[in-house]
Amino acid sequence: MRAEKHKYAISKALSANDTGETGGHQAGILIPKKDSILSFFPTLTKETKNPRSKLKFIDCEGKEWFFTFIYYNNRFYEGTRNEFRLTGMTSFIRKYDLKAGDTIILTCDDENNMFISHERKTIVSSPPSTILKLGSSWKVVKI
DNA sequence: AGCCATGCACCG
DNA sequence: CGGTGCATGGCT
Repeated sequence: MRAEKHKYAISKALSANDTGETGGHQAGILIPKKDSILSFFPTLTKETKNPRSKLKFIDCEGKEWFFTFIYYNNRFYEGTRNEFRLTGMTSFIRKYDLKAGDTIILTCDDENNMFISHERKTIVSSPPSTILKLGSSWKVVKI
């Protein structure tokens, strides 16, 4: 007895590398080690090396997208990697022509269904003396 | 901690 | 062969 259904969503401002604009062919976004953010995704432990989990997201059009939630944890094995990533978004990003700065919103409902939506970057006043520093661009939205 | 970059493997 | 995805390393 526990686990009330808590729906919530998280949003992430896409980075240049996330969209592949920087030349990287990863097409995956990085998930910070925020407990609030990680709780949205299935728990991947360092029990195994580079555990992955295929997740299904549904967009506004009702189309299904399968992304791969991977935990690169070779730091505990032979490498130095220790980060979560959500890859396999090439088709999605390409279809909606998402660019760096755009925001994607990941929503989770009671049935454990996950939805994904995007939001075009809003041209806020760009401070000339301030470079748009990304990082920790994730946002938790409680519903 | 996060983002960028790259080599290799696999598939169409 | 080209595109896509995986995996890893490096830089900021």
